[in-house]
Amino acid sequence: MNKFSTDICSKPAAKFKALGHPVRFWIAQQLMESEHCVHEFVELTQLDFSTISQHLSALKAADILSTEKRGKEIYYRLTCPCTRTFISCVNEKLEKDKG
Amino acid sequence: MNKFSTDICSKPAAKFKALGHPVRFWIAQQLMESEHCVHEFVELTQLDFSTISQHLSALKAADILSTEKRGKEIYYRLTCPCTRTFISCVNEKLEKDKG
DNA sequence: AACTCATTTTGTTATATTGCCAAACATCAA
DNA sequence: TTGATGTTTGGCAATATAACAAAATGAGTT
Repeated sequence: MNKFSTDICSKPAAKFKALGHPVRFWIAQQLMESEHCVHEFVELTQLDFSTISQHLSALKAADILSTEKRGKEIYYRLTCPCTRTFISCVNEKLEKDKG
Repeated sequence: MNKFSTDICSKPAAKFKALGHPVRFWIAQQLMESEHCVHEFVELTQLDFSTISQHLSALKAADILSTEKRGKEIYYRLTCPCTRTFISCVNEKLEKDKG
């Protein structure tokens, strides 16, 4: 057991925090299958462009997402496969507990 | 792509949110190795007993932790192995990005 | 250069949450 | 009953938050 240190634990915790909001979780989940761009998220959430953009920024700041510009659009994707794995597991468990 | 629904996404997001605090992340991390009980966390964080207890409750409510009572003490452990896997991955990535 | 399109940033507001402690309460064992 | 181990409640101040609107950015096009 290590002594607790805010310095050390803040960064990793921030990654979880980033995914700890319904909209941001949903975004990450959509990106499990394939990359998408901002306006797609806007359509499916009915939220403001700027709101979605901020959620995406939060996820990017936490290094959950990466971006690539192609043509006029910016495509978002998951940075690390382990995110997908964990999301899958969380979903499976919730599904199991339901029934 | 599915339409966003707060109902559906709130529960899984709550799991992430639970781990989105430095102290709670640290607790989960300590439990990767082996189970522990409350007073151990109190010692190493210098936080109040009740504060730690509340953090533990939050993690338990999110089904991140399970408990078992043995003798006078209550032992906490990670509920699901996938949590350990994901934490490991997060830590490794942060370690890599540092250097 | 001017014009669009896609997205980001800024400003703001209101709301909700949060983390923490202290004190009271609960449980169990000896 | 006493002591040890946790939990719950009450309260508060601080912080964070999400969201929108509007302005700004940047890249590609004409």
